[in-house]
Amino acid sequence: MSKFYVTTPIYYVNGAPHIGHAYTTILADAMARYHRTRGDDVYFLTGTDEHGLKIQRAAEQQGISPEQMVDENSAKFRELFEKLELTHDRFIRTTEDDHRRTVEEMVQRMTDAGDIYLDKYEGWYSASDEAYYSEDEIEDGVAIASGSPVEWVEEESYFFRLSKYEDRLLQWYESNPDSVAPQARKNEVVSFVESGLKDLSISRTTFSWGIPMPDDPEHVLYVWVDALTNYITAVGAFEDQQRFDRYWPADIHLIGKDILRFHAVYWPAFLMSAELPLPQQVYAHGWWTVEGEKMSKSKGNFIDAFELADEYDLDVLRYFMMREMPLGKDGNFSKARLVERNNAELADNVGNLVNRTLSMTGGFVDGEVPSMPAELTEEADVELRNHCIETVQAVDNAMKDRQPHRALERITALAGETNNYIQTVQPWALKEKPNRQGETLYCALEAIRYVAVLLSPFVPDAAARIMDAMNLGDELRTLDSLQSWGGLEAGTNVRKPDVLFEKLDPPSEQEEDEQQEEQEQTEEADEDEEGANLISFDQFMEVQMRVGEIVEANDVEDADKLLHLFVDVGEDEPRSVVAGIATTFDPDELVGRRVTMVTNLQPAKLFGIESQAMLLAAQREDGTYALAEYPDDVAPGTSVS
RNA sequence: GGCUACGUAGCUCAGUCGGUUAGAGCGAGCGGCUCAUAUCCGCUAGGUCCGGGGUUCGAAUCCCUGCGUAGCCA
Repeated sequence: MSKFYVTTPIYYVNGAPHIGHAYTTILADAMARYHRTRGDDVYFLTGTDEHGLKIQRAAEQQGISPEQMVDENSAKFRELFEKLELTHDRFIRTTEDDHRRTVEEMVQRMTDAGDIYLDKYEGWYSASDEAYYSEDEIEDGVAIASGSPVEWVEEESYFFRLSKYEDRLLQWYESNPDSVAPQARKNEVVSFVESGLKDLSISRTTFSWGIPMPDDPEHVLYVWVDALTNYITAVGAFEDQQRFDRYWPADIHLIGKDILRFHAVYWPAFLMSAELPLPQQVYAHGWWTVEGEKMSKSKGNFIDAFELADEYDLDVLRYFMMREMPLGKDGNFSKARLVERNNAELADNVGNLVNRTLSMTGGFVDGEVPSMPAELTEEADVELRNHCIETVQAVDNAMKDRQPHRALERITALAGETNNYIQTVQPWALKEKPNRQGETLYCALEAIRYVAVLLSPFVPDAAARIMDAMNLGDELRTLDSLQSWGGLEAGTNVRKPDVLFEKLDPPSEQEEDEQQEEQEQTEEADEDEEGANLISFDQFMEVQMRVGEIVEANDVEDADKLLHLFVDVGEDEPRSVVAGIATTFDPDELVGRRVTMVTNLQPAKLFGIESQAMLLAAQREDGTYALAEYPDDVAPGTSVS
């Protein structure tokens, strides 16, 4: 029996869980479940990272102890994972005792290896970012990247001799092609290490909420030695050798791409120093955008994970996340897309297949699984069986390649092939040939068993409902039972399950419009943030400007700032234009002047008068206006650009 | 600015070592079936494989270059 050890990052407990937390952990869950179905000895770890200055500060601000704060916040993650029905074997917390002991031992080993020394850290430090900046990363006393204030700090700190491991790391990447994935991320890591590694500061004296440095409790360990070590704590490092040997090294550390360097550079170096085996693979997955927009704190478009779990069926959510986003790439969380996939791939394809087949089984053969064809002679039967067998292999390959989206693609394709089979053999037209009718139903049912078993790691609830409806014993729910065709036993009583996948309404146009609007607003906000507020050339070209000759000008009754103009912009009729320049110009002095007009603006009504264009003018500091004018040899209607 | 990817149908993407007529799903149009959740099956339309140059008997694929997008670094 092989083993499979999968980890998620431990999540920092300074905020509410969002879609990203849900995604990583669901992904790990699907992998864990897949390997369990395969019969592997699986260990699936997730948890929370609970130390550090930010937590200490936040607790102080709320007037509670850090312990209380992390208890509350960590609980949110545990509740979420429970709500998502995840099957982790342990939810680890960095504040737990066995973790502290493991970290202490880890530091001891690194010290014994001569890799830890005391020195001074100097630099520009931002307390709110918990980060040091170099001279050229700051300006006017603030960090350019984050805008938070920095101060010059000299701090005693323990350092890890990261520089010593440069060559060994490069060698590891080279001789283990899968060590860091996807390939693009690995390139990044390699080029980072090749550019030279500096020793790493691993302790702080500026806060106390953390694991103290053994033998020097003035110092607490800074995040990485503490956090990363959780991966070995959970499998019994230094305490339960047998268990540790069983599960370590991890088969896959699933991480977000933001923490790649810590997992692909620091962590292996720590392990080398402590003389422990290195993980098989560090896999950096991508980010979700939301309706095409990056999620960010400033935009406030974070999707709260609890809301997500409330809004969608768990199976559908899992299916969508894993089907839509190839592992390692970014994906877009779009409601329209989710509905599309749910309706087309789950409801119409899989759901209806199960429904129609079990319905025929109920109606034609009293809900009893007919006997299997003694020998598969019909071409359609043979083909279907072959597809089933091939799909098992293809799914396994896809999972080995870390491509769950391909696995799902293959599984729904098998459901499609089974629909095709039914259409071809037409069991409903075989009333006169009960034998053949039974055979076709058997083949379809057995194919459905393949689909259900293969789907079970991804959509566990719906898959279980199919298998329950087919009255399958545990031994018929394993990948092993799919190795050879024909496991389904004749005579088993089957029934039609309730609707497996509810069809969803696509988002209405109104909803989409609202989303569109929100998007535009956030885009505008982005531009403001960047301060540039630049538009593209294409956007500029959308504005149509022409030279216009003012042919008539009148005051507007009851509006002392407005004038009603008629402007010749080279068309048959002059345009009616309302312009807010009455404080500067008398109507008489305007007639005959050639000015700049925007001619493709949406018409608007002002004081009951339709304005069909806009006149461009600059406002002086004293509030008066100056017109953008042209000499007489520029004809009305001439385009301005 | 340096490095690394990527750019293929309306949309999302596959395309192995350079090898027949560039594919799939969704969407669109047409036809068929009736067991079924208004489902299922079939057919059709839709391509400057980002532009330009080169290598080759042959290029979506390899090389150079330009443009665009993303990521990492400075």
